[in-house]
Amino acid sequence: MGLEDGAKATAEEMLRAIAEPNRRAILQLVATEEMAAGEIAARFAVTRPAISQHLTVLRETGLLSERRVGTRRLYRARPEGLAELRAFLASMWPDTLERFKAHAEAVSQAAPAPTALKERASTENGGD
Amino acid sequence: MGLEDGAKATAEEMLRAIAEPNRRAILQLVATEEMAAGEIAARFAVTRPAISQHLTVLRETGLLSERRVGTRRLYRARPEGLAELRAFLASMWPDTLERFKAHAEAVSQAAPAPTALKERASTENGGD
DNA sequence: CACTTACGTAAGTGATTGCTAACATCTGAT
DNA sequence: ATCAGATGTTAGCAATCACTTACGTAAGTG
Repeated sequence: MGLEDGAKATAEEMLRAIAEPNRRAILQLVATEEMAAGEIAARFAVTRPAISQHLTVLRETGLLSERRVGTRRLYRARPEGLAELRAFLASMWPDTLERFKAHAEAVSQAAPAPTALKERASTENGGD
Repeated sequence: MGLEDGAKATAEEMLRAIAEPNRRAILQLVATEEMAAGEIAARFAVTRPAISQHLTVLRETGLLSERRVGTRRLYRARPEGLAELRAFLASMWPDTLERFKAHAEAVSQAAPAPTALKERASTENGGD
């Protein structure tokens, strides 16, 4: 109805996918080892079809890979998808923290020591 | 309603917040400098109340900070919230995935795993 | 072939979401 | 106090979501 989205929104689908608690739990469950759909569903309170739909969502967003063996379908987290997601977040906010610190320095030069800039390692982790 | 710098928002709320395209756009808009609510709304196709609600969501999740001056409310992205979100993602998927990826590439030929990766042999599988 | 196992798919439902329009609140100036 | 500007808040609605039940599909076994 409104304007068009413009973005194909692969990143958006990923974000919406991991915004679901059950889907995040699934991702963690198959993070290091592949697991059959039924076995995954057995560890949740919801029914198997619900898990199946979650698996479909995760697979279509590239966060999960599927492998068929016999009548089973083995799922496993796809590191590439997760890396893509983190890359998107990193590109969205390149170094906002650093810029904020620079800005804070600029406006706080009213009272504190004017001795250059001081290290501010007490903030939250700045890694990654 | 008291609202100070108290990030009591869960990671899920943050994820759901940034899953919204308009909210992500707002975050990018006020990433480096603060902006009034009306001015933010003026850059979107939706109405001001809609933007106001988005601002409330972002503020309550700790992704945005508010500052009142006169009749205006100036918003700005909160780097601490963004860092918290990225820290959550990092903790959710440790480097295990990257190591697994490298491992998968290594064994994609034929070489067996140097480390025992098979431990959870719940259902029988033709370990081929 | 029938029968079972394992899984996806379709249809329907209650809850949530994002939006708009109208109303309320707060601030500063006349 | 009265007015005007800027913003938050409420009520209501269409769309989406996550879930369940029932059915369909595919692979293995007798």
